[in-house]
Amino acid sequence: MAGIEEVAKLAGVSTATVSRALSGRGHVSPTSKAKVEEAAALLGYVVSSNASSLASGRTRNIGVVIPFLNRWFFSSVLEGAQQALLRRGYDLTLYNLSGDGRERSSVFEHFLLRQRVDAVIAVSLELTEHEVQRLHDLGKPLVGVGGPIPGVRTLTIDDVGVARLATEHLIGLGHRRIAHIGGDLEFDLDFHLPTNRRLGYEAALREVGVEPDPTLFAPADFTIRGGYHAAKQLLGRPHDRPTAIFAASDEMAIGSILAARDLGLVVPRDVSIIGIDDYDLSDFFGLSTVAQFPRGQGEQAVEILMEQLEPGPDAAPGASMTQLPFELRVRSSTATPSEL
Amino acid sequence: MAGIEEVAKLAGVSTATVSRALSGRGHVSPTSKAKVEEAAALLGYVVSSNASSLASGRTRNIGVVIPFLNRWFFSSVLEGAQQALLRRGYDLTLYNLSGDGRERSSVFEHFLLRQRVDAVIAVSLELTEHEVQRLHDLGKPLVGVGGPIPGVRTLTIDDVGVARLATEHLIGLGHRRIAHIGGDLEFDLDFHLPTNRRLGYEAALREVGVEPDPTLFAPADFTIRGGYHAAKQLLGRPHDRPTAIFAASDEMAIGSILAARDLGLVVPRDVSIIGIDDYDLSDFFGLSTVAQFPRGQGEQAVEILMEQLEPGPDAAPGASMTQLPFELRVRSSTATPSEL
DNA sequence: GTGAAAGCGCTAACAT
DNA sequence: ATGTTAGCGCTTTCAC
Repeated sequence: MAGIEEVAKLAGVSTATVSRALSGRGHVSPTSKAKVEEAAALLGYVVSSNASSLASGRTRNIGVVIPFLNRWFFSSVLEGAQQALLRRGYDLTLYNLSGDGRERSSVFEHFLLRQRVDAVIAVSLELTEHEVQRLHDLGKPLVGVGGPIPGVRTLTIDDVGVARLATEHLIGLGHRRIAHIGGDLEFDLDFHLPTNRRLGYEAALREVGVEPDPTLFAPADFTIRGGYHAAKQLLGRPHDRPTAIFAASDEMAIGSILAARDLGLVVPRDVSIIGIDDYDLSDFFGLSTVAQFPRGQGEQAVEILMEQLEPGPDAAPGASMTQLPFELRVRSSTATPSEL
Repeated sequence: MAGIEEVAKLAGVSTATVSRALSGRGHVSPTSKAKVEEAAALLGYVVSSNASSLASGRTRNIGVVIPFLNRWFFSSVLEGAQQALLRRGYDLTLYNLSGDGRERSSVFEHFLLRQRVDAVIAVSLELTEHEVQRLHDLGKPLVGVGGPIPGVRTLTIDDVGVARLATEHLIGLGHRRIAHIGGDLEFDLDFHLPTNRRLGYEAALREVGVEPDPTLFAPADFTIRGGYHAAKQLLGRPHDRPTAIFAASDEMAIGSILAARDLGLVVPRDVSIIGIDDYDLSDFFGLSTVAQFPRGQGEQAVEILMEQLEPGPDAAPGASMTQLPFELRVRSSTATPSEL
């Protein structure tokens, strides 16, 4: 490995100039800059991130703490963040907390404190005050995606609004007996999304004078399998079968489509189904849904951090809670109820 | 942030002893060790990874280069590697190459060279000789998962054997007209798995005197959607419909199940279907499959690297190509053909 | 077993 | 715009 000194010698300048030319900080004449770049390329020189970090206090590395890797939302956020970081020359260090609680505490008590990251992105994680404090004390910016973290800038869709939109779509088609498959309590612990989506659903119903029927609510775990079982219960009842199901995620909605098929029901003739996400398979199943854009959320989280780490001239302050885009996508799983 | 000096002062020893006590390298009396640990805990001291890396040349960080994040196999490998690393106090820096080719070259020409990682795990990536050479020159150990990299220790299942086993299961049930959904050419570029699985399928057929029928092969892209379309072609033919399908992945097999249903065929009465992987939804769909264990592959990759980075007393050399476990799991998607 | 001190390879004052 | 130089916070000889 060539060092900065060799580059300096070859370029005929001092190490300071090499550092400045390569990092873009401080003024360097175009001539020396060109010479330095040529010398660096010739020698295959790459700054040692450790030496640079130690001297400058900046690591050009962002930590991402995330509870799952194998779920669409999470891997999409991660992908978006990774791509945005790579573009800016940043590394991404991953902390996946899918194991037990010990992992979580060791990450916060140990890993994040060893000065390896400049900032942290927490995905769908409700951090404790203590955890937030630790990072704050270190002066590490923190941004959340998908979960409200008190006192921290967080990116999240308007779950109430999204759910309301989905439900209103069904109502607009003429449905009134609309069931809801939401999250079970366990899921509500770490991010209140299930509760919020249920609230949006209920609000939309009340707006048209329908009192939400608690027997039309079924909890599940956000998977296809969970949605399948929940929908079987909802659709299997001999009387008063709902004419539509609003599932809080596309995976549960797809489970519902499969359950309907197994019960001999035709979607959307016998039952309309809508979800939230627009994930991989939604289009394949013709599922109507409200799309959200987790890749973009990951990218945006990076942009927010970059503004704080490397403030540009156009430093906009930014609210502490940003609303993200979502979009109704009507496909073939929703239609007017056939009784009408 | 407390520094090593403060810990030394509080413990009444020198910084050298603190370093030795905390890192476990070199001999320290139990007494001083205890004192150091107590002082460190009291001050909330955590070694600065940059200073430590710069001085020692070790980063305690592993780079993982991976082409996808949103697919079962890849996220599982990543999860396994992450967990194994966390346990050992290592960080994991992620390089996801899902974007275009520019990302790939910048990762290899830049990111991996800045001394941020001690070693690299390459998942399902066929590295060029040049890329391997770069890492080798830096003295960075490299291990592959899921793709054969010339000259590099690689973990991979015996794709030929797995495919043979799946096919033999169908043959054992009495099937002879067995179709195969494999990878298309594009997929074969980066890892020869599709070709190998096809070879295993053909070998199993020939063993019982059946010449593989090229019209019973359909290429797809390893997704549910792709498997669905491929299976429709295979099962839609009016004459000589295959009595069984062997898909090179569970996702394609599940697509086949859905296609069969849409054609009015009952699985396994009218057609048996088997896949490879045993992924998330396979059990839900009652899919017979040959399970592989990507989490374990990620963990094992870490173990191999650890042996090289921190050789223990029981340093086993290890072959340059390790065979991994796989296992037939018979569920309800395979049965004897009904003609018999 | 322990301490003193010389770096690890850069960056950022400060000086010019 | 560029050079000089003192650290960044730790690890590791080397000497005791």
